[in-house]
Order: sequence, then C-alpha cells, then structure tokens
Amino acid sequence: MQKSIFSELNPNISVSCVTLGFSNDEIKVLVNVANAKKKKTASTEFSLPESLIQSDEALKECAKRILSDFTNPDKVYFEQLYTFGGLDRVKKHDDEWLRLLGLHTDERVISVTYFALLKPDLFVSEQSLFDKHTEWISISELPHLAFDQNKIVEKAVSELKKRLKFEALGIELLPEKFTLNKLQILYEKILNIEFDKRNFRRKILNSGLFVTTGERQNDVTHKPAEYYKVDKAKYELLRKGEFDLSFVNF
Amino acid sequence: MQKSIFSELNPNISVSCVTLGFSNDEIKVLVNVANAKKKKTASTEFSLPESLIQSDEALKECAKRILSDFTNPDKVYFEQLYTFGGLDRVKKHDDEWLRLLGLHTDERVISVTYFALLKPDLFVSEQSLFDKHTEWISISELPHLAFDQNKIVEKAVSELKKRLKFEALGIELLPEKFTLNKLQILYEKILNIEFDKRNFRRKILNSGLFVTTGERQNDVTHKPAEYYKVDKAKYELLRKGEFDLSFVNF
DNA sequence: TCAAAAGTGTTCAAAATACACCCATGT
DNA sequence: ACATGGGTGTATTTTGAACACTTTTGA
Repeated sequence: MQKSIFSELNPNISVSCVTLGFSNDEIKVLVNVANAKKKKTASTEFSLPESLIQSDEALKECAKRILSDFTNPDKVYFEQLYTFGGLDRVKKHDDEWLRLLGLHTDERVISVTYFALLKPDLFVSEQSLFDKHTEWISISELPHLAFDQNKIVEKAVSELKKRLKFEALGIELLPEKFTLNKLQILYEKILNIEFDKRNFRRKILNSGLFVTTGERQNDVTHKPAEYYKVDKAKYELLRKGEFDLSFVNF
Repeated sequence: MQKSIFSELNPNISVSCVTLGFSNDEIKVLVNVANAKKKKTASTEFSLPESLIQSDEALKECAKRILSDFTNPDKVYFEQLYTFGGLDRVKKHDDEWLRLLGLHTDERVISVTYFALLKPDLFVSEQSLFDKHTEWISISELPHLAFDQNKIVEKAVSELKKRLKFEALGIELLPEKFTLNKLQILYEKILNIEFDKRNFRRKILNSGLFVTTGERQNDVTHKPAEYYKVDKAKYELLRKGEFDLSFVNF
C-alpha cells in the first residue's frame, strides 16, 4: 500500500476477504503469510487479506481493491458476509499485524467481511502468490489465523454450504467446462458427505442447470469423460430466484 | 438521546433495526413516524429505528440499545442482517433525518443493520408506541421509508423466509402457546403461499419440533383448538445445526 | 339449530435410495 | 491384457399432494 492511500484511510472500518478456491480436489482459502520467506514455524502468522477503508470508498470497492491483489475482481463472484464489531477484537490483535495495518490498539475497528469464490482460471500463479506472501491453504488443515479470522472463514464455508443446495453456488469454483465427476467431488467436499454416482448424475442432469459441451477429455488413461457446462440463462434465473432447484434435494 | 451520548458517537457508523412482529394475522414491521402527532400525509416520514454507534460500544450492544426503546432486548431474538456502505447512501438522505441523527451530508456513513423478531408478549403497548412516535405497519402495505430502508426491510423479510424452512425461525414471532392454525397462518404469510390443513398438520407434527400443552382454547364460538408449544430442547439443537428439519419440506 | 373453526385418512404420483456391471482409453 | 475412472437402469421405499366429512362449541 502506498502512503497516499494510507493518508485517507478511515481508522475505524476495515474490510477482510475470505477467498475460496477448489484445486486438487480440496476447498482452499487464500491467506497472507507474514514470514513467507522464512521457513514456517509454530509462530508463522497467517491472516486474511484485509485493508482499512478509504474515506471516499464504498465497502464493495474496498473489497474489490483487496481482491485485485491476486485476481481480476470484475470476474470474481463475491459478496458481503458479516460485520464484526465487538470491542474485544482489537485487544486480541497481534501487534505486528496492527502495525502492518496502521492501527492503534486504542481504536475500535469494525471489520466488514466479504467472501469470494475463484474459478481456477482466475488464480494468479503460485510464483506470483509467493512474491505477495500469499498462499492457498486447504480448509481441512487451516492453521490459526490472526484475530478472530478463523471464525470468519468458518462462516464463509458454512455460507457456501447453505447456498449450494438452492443456488448451486459451488459452480463458481469450477472452470467453464468440467466433468460430472469433478462436480460431484466439489459437492462432496463442500457438504462433507458422499454421494452415489448414479443418483448424483441423475439429479444433476434432471435439474436442467447443466448441459453437455459435446467435448471429452483426452490424454487420460481411462474412458474419457464428457465435459459439461452451466446453462447460463437458467443459472441467471436461479440467482434471481425465478428458477427453482428445490426439486433437487442433496 | 442525551447530549452526553451524542458527544461520544462515531459519525461514520450507524446501526438500524428491522423489528418484525405478527399480529392480526399479518407480518408487521416497527417504524418511527416523524410527524406522528399530525395526521399522516403523503409526506409523512417513516424510518427504521437507528442510531450512530458510541465509540466504546459493540455493534450488538448498539442494536440492543435501539431495541430497548420498545422492548426487552434480552428476551428478543435478533441478529445481524447486512451492512450498507455505498457512497450514495448519504446523498439520498432526507435532511430532516440527517439533523435528527446528528449527521453531516459530507460524512460517509456505513449502516450495520439488525433484524429482530418480537413475540407478541414483548410488544410494548400501542399507547407507549404512540408516545415514542413508533408504529407497527404491515409489510404488505409498507410506505416509502427514509434512505434505502425499504431494501433493508425486504432483506429482513427474505431472510426470515429463507430460514423458516430449516430453522423454523417463524416461531420467534409466536407466543409460548399457539394453535396449529396460527402456526399455519404464520407460515402462509411469511412464505406467501397456502397450505392444505391436513398436510400441514401432519408435517408439523412429524417434525417432532412441536408438542401439545394439553390446554385448549375456551370462550371460542367453535370447537376449541389445542394449544401447542415448541420442544425447547429440539429447537436448541436445531439452531445449533445438530437436529435436522430437512425432511419437512414446505 | 346454526355458524365457525377443529380435527382427521386414504389414494396417487413423484422423488429418494440402494445397488453392480460393462465401457473406452493409455500403457 | 490390465488398470483406471466413465457411464448406465431397476426395484423399493419414502415423501408430497390432492381431496371431504364429522366434531365441538357458543350464541
């Protein structure tokens, strides 16, 4: 962050982003690592990307600014999650982070959190992440994060879970084209349950939300799977509440 | 509000409350009326109860302080809804309201909104509400509210709708004892659909969440209905996610 | 005896679940 | 030829939806 931005920051309001992704069949979250260039120790400090808000900046713009560090915020699904505003938050803060953020322990800070879902093609490269001290960490092995951020991540994951059923939100984590098997694994990882392959496929296809691309895998050492994509028109209707997925019960 | 409180207010953060109730078989919302003592005109100003936050006050405490004007905040169900933080909000503000709140049009304000569900026995009297310039208004005939508050009310109602199915949240709007018919009307008004009486009763009773009190209506000019109540233990589990209502599909 | 709401069961259609084998590909 | 994941159908059970009459009370 440049000094010129710092000078306009509102010291009472910050925005944090929980960014979720799906790679190697795992749901992952993007975190900053304080001492990424040293080797990780018990005291390695992980934290969510965040920033104080600028005086003339809408909350949503602030979230975009944070996301723009590692993706194209205009192509990413994100929305507001929750606002944390207890008085005890600041006292729990790690001094190093406070300094990084330009905060004083005697100021009350409310944190507006956003959650973002990244399709794999919007990932920045691992090298670029490394340069930024940023890493993908699987939510099943999440370390302790700064402040009360573990709660925030939990909330984001539980929101994703809730909205998978009626809004099929999980597809925001998949590339444009995907096999039904990847989709099933995604659902299984988010919901933490396993599905029967035949029943899963039937329900998915009956929903009418997915259509085949006609393309198939190649260079795989087994029967190549067909690639599917989302029916964009139906997905739009679904997000607007004008299309009902409720007959598909996972 | 006293001056001593004003002096500690943070001018950038406000809290608003959407308070919902159920009376005369209608879902209602509690609003402040600017000129309650004059007769209502097209220019009558309605708005949600709100306040700037005090510098040393948690968001939740601020919501409680607002609610305490017309109910006992310790006995009321309430939770955070959404945070509005666009830059255009202030410019839309009505000057009179700005003055009441002690705001300046050139300050950015983010509004953290809460929604509260009041059981009928926690209502303050109509007279007391009148003295406070506060009224219950049916959500089906909601007038224009100040700022962007109509959106906030819509969001609260849609949250209630979403969570009726899996968390049975609607019962926070009912008294301790209620007939299954009242429960059905409540569900119908929230979801805006009608149910078959027999199917509704079967599903409700199969859910295991409701138990009979053994008491019946008296002084009614028809067959007296049985009073039911919530099985508190199961309701607790439900709220914690450890009890599943998903087999009851409304 | 009338009006008004309470309470109660069955039938039919749709959806969920459980379950096992053959297929296409690269090596 | 084999290892790997892809792809398919049926039978059973469970759940949802539609539907109409009798009961109890106060006036």
